[in-house]
Amino acid sequence: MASTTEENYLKALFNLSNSQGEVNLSELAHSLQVSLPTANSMVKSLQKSGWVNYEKYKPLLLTPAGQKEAALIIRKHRLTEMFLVKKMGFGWEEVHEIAEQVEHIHAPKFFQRMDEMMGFPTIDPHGSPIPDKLGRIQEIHYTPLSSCKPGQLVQLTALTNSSTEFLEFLNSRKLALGTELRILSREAYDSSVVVSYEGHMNETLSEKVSERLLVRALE
Amino acid sequence: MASTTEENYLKALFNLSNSQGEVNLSELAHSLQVSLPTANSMVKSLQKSGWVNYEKYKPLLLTPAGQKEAALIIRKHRLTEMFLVKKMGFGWEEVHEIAEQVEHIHAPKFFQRMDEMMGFPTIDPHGSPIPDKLGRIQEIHYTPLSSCKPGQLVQLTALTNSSTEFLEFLNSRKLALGTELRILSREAYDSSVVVSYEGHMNETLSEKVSERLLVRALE
DNA sequence: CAAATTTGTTAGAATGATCTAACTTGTTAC
DNA sequence: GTAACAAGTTAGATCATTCTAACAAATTTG
Ligand SMILES: [Mn+2]
Ligand SMILES: [Mn+2]
Ligand SMILES: [Mn+2]
Ligand SMILES: [Mn+2]
Repeated sequence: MASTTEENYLKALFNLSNSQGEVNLSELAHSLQVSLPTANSMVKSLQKSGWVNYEKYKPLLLTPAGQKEAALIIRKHRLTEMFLVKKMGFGWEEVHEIAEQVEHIHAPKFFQRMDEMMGFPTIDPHGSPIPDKLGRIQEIHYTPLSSCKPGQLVQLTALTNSSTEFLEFLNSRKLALGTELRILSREAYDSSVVVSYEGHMNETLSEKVSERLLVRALE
Repeated sequence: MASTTEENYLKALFNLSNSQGEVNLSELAHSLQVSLPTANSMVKSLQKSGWVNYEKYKPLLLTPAGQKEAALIIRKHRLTEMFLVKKMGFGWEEVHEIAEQVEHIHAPKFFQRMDEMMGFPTIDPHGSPIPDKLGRIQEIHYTPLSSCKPGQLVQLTALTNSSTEFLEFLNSRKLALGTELRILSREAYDSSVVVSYEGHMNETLSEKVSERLLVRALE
């Protein structure tokens, strides 16, 4: 059984993997805030457990077993975040840190009950999909707000970044998942986008913000 | 900050301490299922952190700081158990193992919300008191059923043992906290007690059982 | 009280997770 | 295509947590 440390490595590998499923050691080390040799030695040990394919100087690859293991931890993380928001009244900006700890609890019944109480949700409070019990993830392809056309009506459905600071920024502008946005214009110079939505007639969103907002076209 | 391991040692020391607050190393080692040298070395390290008073060959003593630390972990444990029963529908026999893990989560807001959602309970699902936010425990003195007199009407209010097996035994007899029991007789030979309660006219409880049931006299 | 038993201690080792320093391999930029 | 730089590896150490084996102190028992 994976230790808490190993589980955090698996999760990081999963989240960092590119289209070919590859991860660089430095990205892994940076993401977990450990030194390169630390990450290197842990990767070797994950290989011994059959979760990572590792060859000297080559990019890291999760094995299918490693992918499943990671997805099941991410499942616990996202179920927890949703439970904290839907059943315990937390804000979406408060739940990640707590879920980071709760995800390591070994108690299938606990997460099963959360799931049941919420009616088996498929997305977390930030719009990310919740892997199923077998570790399968439904891939969703949303459009970044930054690549939408003026005039379009869209609905905010997910985020590419869920840092507390970003979520607090969205709170301050009353932007939440489900908010319907009309794209009024786009500034060519700095790629900022002007939108209107309930209670906000002329809100300017910087490129940094609009590329982190994933939307679904409504019209 | 205490590690999970240290927290479990503090909790064990707290729970094992006798009327003078003393604990023997062997009891500690046995209770945590570690060897004597392991417990010995951990106790020395807890002393360095200021949580234990330790002198060679003397019984162990928690310092006031250690007592508070322990009580606050026990608070998280018992709040969690109550939350699992009251808000998530678990049986009292299912919650200890989960709480044993959840108690180590560092997220004051999380336990604060549990507390609020339950209306600030003062006992856990097994009748044990929940320490307050300052680590103070309200001492309650209940009577074991084994020392009650025939004829008495009493109410089951707590347990001295909360093992899954014992709780499942109580479930099988439909005995729960709050159950009112009439003591019909007591067998001098083996100290067993015969009681009646809703749906059970003549239930014989062995000494082993009746000394683990804590009651409050109703008449 | 002395022997037997229980309880506690020390020494020495292993494992997991981490670090810094030094080195090697791979990649990028003239 | 070499020099500079980035990325990855190895060596060697530390700290936490655990163990077994050997020994010492304290307690119980006849
Ligand atoms: Mn999260
Ligand atoms: Mn985590
Ligand atoms: Mn418990
Ligand atoms: Mn615990």
